[in-house]
Amino acid sequence: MKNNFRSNCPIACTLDIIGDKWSLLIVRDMLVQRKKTFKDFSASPEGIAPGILSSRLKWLEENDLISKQKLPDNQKENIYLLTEKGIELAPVITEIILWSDKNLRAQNAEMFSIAEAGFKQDKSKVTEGIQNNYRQLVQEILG
Amino acid sequence: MKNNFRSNCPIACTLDIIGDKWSLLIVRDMLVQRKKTFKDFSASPEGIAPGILSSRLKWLEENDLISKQKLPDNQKENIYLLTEKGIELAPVITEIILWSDKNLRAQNAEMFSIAEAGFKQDKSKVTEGIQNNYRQLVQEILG
DNA sequence: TTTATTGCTACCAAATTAATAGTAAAAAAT
DNA sequence: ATTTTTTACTATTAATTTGGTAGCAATAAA
Repeated sequence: MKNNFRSNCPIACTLDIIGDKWSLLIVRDMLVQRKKTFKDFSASPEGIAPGILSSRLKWLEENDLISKQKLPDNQKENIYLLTEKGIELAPVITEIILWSDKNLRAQNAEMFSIAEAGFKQDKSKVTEGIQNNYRQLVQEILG
Repeated sequence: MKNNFRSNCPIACTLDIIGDKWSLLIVRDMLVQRKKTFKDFSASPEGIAPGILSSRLKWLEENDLISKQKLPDNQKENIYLLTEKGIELAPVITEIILWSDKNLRAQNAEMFSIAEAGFKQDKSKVTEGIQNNYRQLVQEILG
C-alpha cells in the first residue's frame, strides 16, 4: 500500500485510490450486484479487460478496500469481498446514483435505476440497508 | 455533448463524465476554493498540465457542468463557473471528504480537512451551505 | 480420463496523460 | 506609445496507461 498522494487534499487522496475508470464499478458490482469472482466482474456490461481487472483487484486489495480468499471447499475460485473500508464507500455511490438520476436521465433514457422507490425520501436508510445486507453476505460466506 | 456511455448503469454513466483523475478536483477548486480561471486551476497543488486542464475544461463545458465566459471589463481572463448541474455534485464531494477523513487519515497525517467542525453532525446542512454560497458567488459575478 | 471452467498472464496496439516550450491577445507598466 | 507582463492556451514529443486477444495452468465436472 504505497501512498504517493498528489497532495494532502482528502478529495485528491481518495481519487488517487478509486478515481479511475473502473474501481468504483467493481465496488458497485460487489455491493449492489453481490458479485464475488473474477468471472463475475468480467461479465459486467461495461466489459473490463482481464488485464485491467487483474491490476485493479490487486490495487484495491493493497489498499484494503477488498480482501481475496479461497473457500475451503473450492480451490479454484477466488472470492473477493469488500472490507469495512470498502463498504463505507456506499454513501459515495448513493450520491452518484442520485446525481445521475437527476442530471443524466435526459441523456440516457435507457438508464436503469439501482434506486428503488423511496430512495430520495430516505437516502441514509437505503444506504445503511445496502451496507448491512452486504455485511450479512460477508458473514454468510466467511462465517 | 456526445454520450458514448459504456452501459446504462447510472454509476457508469456518471464515471464516463467525471470519473477521471482531474474532473472532480476542478469541481472542488470551483466549489470549495472558489477558483474561476485557467491560472487558478493551474496553481492547485496537484499540478495539472495545461493540455489536460484545457481538455477537461472543454469536456466539462460540453457536458454542461461548467460555463465559460468573459466579463465585460476584462477581455483577457476566461471565467469558468459551475452550472446547477455542477453545483449538484456537492453531495458526492461531501461524501468523499467524509470517507477520506475516516479511512485515509491514518495514511496521510498531513491531510487537511475541508470539513469544518460540525460537518459530521449536520452533513446535508453543510453541503447546502456550500452550494448556496456558490450560487451567491455566481450571482455576484454574473448579476 | 477427457472436457470445461476459472483465473489469470503475456503480448502488442491504441489511446491517454504528462512535461515542456512556445505563441497570441490583452492588460499593465513605463 | 512602447515595452513588459499576464493569461490562456496550443503544439510537440515522451511516457504511461488502457484495451483486445490469445493462451496457459490449476481445479473441477462429466
